[in-house]
Amino acid sequence: MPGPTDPLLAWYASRARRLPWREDPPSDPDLRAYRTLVSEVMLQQTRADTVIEYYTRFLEHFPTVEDLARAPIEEVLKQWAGLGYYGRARHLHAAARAVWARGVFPRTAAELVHLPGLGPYSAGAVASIAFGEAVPAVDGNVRRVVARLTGQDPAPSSGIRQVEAWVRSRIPPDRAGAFNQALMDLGATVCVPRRPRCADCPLARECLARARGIEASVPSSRTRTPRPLEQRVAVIWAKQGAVLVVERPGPGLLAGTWGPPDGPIAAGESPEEEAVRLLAEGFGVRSRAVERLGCVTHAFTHRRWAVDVVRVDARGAPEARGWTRFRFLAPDQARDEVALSRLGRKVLETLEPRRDAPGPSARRRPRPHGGREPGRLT
DNA sequence: AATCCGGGGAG
DNA sequence: CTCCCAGGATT
Repeated sequence: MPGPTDPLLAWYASRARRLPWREDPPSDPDLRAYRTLVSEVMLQQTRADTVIEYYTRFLEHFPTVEDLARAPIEEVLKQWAGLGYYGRARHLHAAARAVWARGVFPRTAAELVHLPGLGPYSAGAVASIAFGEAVPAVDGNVRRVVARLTGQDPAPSSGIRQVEAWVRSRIPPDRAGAFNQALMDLGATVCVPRRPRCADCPLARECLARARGIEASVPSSRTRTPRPLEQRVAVIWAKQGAVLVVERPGPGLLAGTWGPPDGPIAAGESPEEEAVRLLAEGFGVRSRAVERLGCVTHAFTHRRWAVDVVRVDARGAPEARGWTRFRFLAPDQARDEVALSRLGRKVLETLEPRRDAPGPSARRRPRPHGGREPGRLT
């Protein structure tokens, strides 16, 4: 007798997203698990479209769990640079080392969840996709899909458990991986947060939220706390075409990534004054502000930064004080040789605007206190 | 239970 | 622009 979720698997068979980590799963279970692990950690808090290029490049650099385990963390962060949540890269690296030391991949979700960086979702995803274990993998998509199917708004904490129980009771024992991925794909492409496309949904007939006309308002959205805007300054110190970039110390924001040095602007201070002070206190270097190159904004989870970029002139050799390491690199080199954060990239782009960027109006916004045209290296 | 971690897409 | 999305670790 057909189960109520058969239409879902039928839909998935024809409408599954084509994603690199789904192509040609290797017959070696450990290699299969490794690829799944990399993709699932990258997919935490990150959309599939964004992950694709990172995943492909990452596997070219680290084709096996051994390659990743033996690599220095700096190489791993370089491949991760721009993807965000850099703690994930450290955890993934540590997980690879744990698996490598162990000699074989943990085969069950109950064991996988003890690897660094793997929680209930990721452990369930790897176990079901790579090993076929019949366990739930409840991410934000699945949570939303099940909430609508059942017409129940999941509570913030206990809600996940109920969704997991629902999935567990319906998961086909021999199709666990496809079932979990089908739920996720449905949430990503059809059962989307706002204005779900119920006309395209294979489960619309059994959807209770749909029956009650509340599909657009379930699950309820959490109230978000506004993110404070912090004023900061970044310093461009160029010597013969090479720009000072520093490694941001951890733990904390952007730990382990690189970029031109930056710091807060104290109330009442100007970006130029703070830039000079930053070089003096952070690197023991006397400098003078030459020009303001622009202002870049960057949003984190709990705060936003407005970073004024100031080019300075200085002589002599810096000494790293508050920062762990520094180098002088041309912007192109910085992109290739260190883990340049997205913020660091934006700051460097005030110096060398992209040639293929749209017109001047769509680019850098000099904003409120007046900016200037981008400068050139001397 | 609350807070800390980036970045990007849709509207 | 503004809103909105999406797991795990830590305390």
